[in-house]
Amino acid sequence: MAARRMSQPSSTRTAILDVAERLVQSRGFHGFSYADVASELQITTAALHYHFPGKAELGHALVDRYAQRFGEALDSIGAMSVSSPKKLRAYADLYLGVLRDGRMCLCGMLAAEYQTLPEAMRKSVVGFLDHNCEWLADVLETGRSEGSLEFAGAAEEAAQMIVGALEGAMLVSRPYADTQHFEVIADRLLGELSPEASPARSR
Amino acid sequence: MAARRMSQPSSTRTAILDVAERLVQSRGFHGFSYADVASELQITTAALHYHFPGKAELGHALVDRYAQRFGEALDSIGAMSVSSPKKLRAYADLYLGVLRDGRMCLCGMLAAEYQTLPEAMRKSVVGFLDHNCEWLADVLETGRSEGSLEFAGAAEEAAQMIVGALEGAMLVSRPYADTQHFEVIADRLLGELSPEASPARSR
DNA sequence: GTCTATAGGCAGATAGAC
DNA sequence: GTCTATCTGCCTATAGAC
Repeated sequence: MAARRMSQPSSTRTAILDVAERLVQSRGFHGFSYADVASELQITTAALHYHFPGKAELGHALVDRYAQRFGEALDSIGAMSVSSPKKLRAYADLYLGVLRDGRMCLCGMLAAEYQTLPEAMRKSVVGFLDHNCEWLADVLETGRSEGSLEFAGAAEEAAQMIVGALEGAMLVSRPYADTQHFEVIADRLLGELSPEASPARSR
Repeated sequence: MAARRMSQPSSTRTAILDVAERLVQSRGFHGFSYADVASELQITTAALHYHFPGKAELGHALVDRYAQRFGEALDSIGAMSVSSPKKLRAYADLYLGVLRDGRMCLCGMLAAEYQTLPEAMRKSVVGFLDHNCEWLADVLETGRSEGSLEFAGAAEEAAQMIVGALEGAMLVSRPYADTQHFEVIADRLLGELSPEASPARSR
């Protein structure tokens, strides 16, 4: 938190990112406008253009900040001295927290809109997915070698499945406005990886 | 096919639906315009409005046709005299076919845009998901009672996971423009349900 | 940094001729 | 059924004052 003095990210800039982030996560990148953000912050769209020259730049800043935050959360979970299954659970809970806010994962949403995204944003979305898979593969591999996790084949492939399944679980849960839908899927998914716990709902 | 004489769906109407469907599946409901469809068919947007009063009506017709087609495909798979695991594989191959076309599942795409969708479309999207889950739950339950499938808990929950995981697999695969990504996930997912086949890639 | 004012474009939609 | 012409509104973006 001491790193806050240099390159002060002006509170307006941060406020813009916060509002825009929520709007993208709930309505999509093409589902919100500068006017939406501006009116919510009670400023004009011209002020927005001062902070972000165009929507593409705003979008890029959005993904990068999100990916960085998510990365920090992963580091934090990785540093915890708990079992690998518990780390997976903490990972799924990151998604759950987003969903409870009525949001989709930012990068999951952008993955849906991928074909219409500015090039810079595309790269960052892929980077986010890759990073998640790498982190998961590492946890999975460690868990397997310790005997706390059980799965067949390459850890990278299992990691891909988890990312896909959790993103998909969020996707199909939102129409039901009901986190239970997501929780059921996450529990099943994680339960299948843990040899000990058959009563998956043990948390 | 004999039912084609009554309520003739004019070839233009069908052509509009075909183009619009592809555009929604690749760009999203808010990622295409009447002008896009019109120019591709070399007609004017006014002609489109003759067939579909507004974008909401076009969208609704789109989902309903898609859901009906998908439903027919499910009926067709259900009527096949093959094992339950093979039916699941055929189900996953429906998704794969869509993905090979560079598309997202129409209703998966619309699930992402759910919050900005006209009410009528929302209902149909949920109906699509529900129908898929019911069909899958039936196949799963049958397979389990026959001993060809193995899974814990309620079939309805396992079905939810499969739908979510497959939709999510499509979602995260598209940025990689690579169906392998999807296939790996689908193979793992289905492999875990089949007690006999550990070499999941056996098709 | 934020404003007013405005440009320029594209969106969905309608009227009325053919 | 399809067209031309047109409307209104919203969108991203810019110029220039404060």
